[in-house]
Amino acid sequence: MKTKLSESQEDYLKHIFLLSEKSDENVSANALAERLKVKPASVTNMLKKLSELSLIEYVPYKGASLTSSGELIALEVLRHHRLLELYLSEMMGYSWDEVHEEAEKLEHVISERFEAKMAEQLGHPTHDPHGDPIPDQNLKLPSGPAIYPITSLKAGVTGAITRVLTQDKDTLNMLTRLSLVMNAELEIIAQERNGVRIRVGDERFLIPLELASNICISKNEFEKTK
Amino acid sequence: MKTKLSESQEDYLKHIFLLSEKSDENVSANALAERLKVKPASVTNMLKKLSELSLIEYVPYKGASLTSSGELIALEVLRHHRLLELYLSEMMGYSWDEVHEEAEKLEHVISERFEAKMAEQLGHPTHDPHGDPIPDQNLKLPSGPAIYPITSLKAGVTGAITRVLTQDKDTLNMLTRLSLVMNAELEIIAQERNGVRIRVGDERFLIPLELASNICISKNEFEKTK
DNA sequence: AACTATTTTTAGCCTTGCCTAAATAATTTT
DNA sequence: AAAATTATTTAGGCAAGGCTAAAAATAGTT
Ligand SMILES: [Mn+2]
Ligand SMILES: [Mn+2]
Ligand SMILES: [Mn+2]
Ligand SMILES: [Mn+2]
Repeated sequence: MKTKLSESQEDYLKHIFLLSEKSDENVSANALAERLKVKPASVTNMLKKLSELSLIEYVPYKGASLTSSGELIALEVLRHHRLLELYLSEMMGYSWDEVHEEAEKLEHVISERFEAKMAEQLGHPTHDPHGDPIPDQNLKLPSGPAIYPITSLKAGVTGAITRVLTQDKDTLNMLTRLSLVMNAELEIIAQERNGVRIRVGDERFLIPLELASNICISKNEFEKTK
Repeated sequence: MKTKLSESQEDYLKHIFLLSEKSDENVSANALAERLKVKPASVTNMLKKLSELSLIEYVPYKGASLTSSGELIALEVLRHHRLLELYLSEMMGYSWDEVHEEAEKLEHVISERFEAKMAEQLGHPTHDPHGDPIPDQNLKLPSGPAIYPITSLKAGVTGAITRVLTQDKDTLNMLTRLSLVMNAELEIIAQERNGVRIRVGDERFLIPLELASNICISKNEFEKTK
């Protein structure tokens, strides 16, 4: 790994990693194009270059996957991103719907010194403001307690929100208004065709399916032992 | 001022500003090329573009100067840079020889929100770790007490270091080793052909001319009233 | 005033990362 | 299995921001 990568290259690797995490299969040019807001032809171009650099394995028409050195770079960028999000949130008074945008640009620009200083000041945290895991200094992802999207849980289950799988500003803002914030306690009232009915404090909501699938909780103790 | 400028464009404007500050004349292509570590031909190219955008006034063979809108952008970048330097120094434990490099990249990337948060946390400071003035929210440069390069002062004058006109890492590190840091008290012992002889605490140094011309002090009270 | 040396500009090229349009491969439907 | 649809790649271009080499303007010297 000789020369520093461009911002674009880093973003390609990061998003290949994130897409691989979800689907487990090779990442398609189309999926990447959509994520990166770029045309598929541009993706093909870049995949060839990254493949040339041995950062991905790329078989034309079959999609791409990270090599181990590509994965390290993706994890490094991810560590920057998530540390930045938490730093902005904890040390600079940003709310969780504001951090992503700023971190998206800063992640490519900060030094290793800056990364280390943030980690130190934050007490080497394991999760960002959305509950996303932060790779440690050795780029190992932390293994936390099991978490479940609320779409997958039975009525009666209670737990605290520990991860939200969206970075969309307006969605996050909406969740805040509904008190659906990190660590908020909620109860599954019922799974229905149009969504998940839940209780948060005294309030009840019917969360549309697509949104609900992005909200994850860790189940409460007495539930777990059952 | 429609669309956001590129990092390069911002750096050109910033350095045109800084060079204008020193010499008062139009900034030459050569001087800019040297500053920006770029060939003069590249500078000519960019000057034409910036001129097209009405950010500079450019007469071929005569150099360039900022228009008022160009100057505003330069001051904005400068504010970012100097706030960042101070933030890194005060809040993140960087030393004054480390801040410049990091700020150089971050200055183009942070949001106005980030700028405002830094200013707030730092108590709306007026000077960065090298004593360089920080433009305020309205991009006005603060007017401080008079400062003098130690090359311009008579023997016997004492004062505190209030500005250092270099960003060179190794030079700054050297100054630190000599206790020639911000606010350090020093006395001019003599102006000599090879430099300025000074006293700092119990120590005496002969500071080479070129270095000495970058060290500025504000004279002590009893000197001023004399 | 004529040379000489230095600056600056012009012209042409390169790389990066994106685009569109057209061609080709893969997948799905009938 | 053929046809139709969708996904992907190829080919050709474009804008930014560098570069080199050559031409032209300016400044300095005799
Ligand atoms: Mn990014
Ligand atoms: Mn996040
Ligand atoms: Mn810069
Ligand atoms: Mn400074």
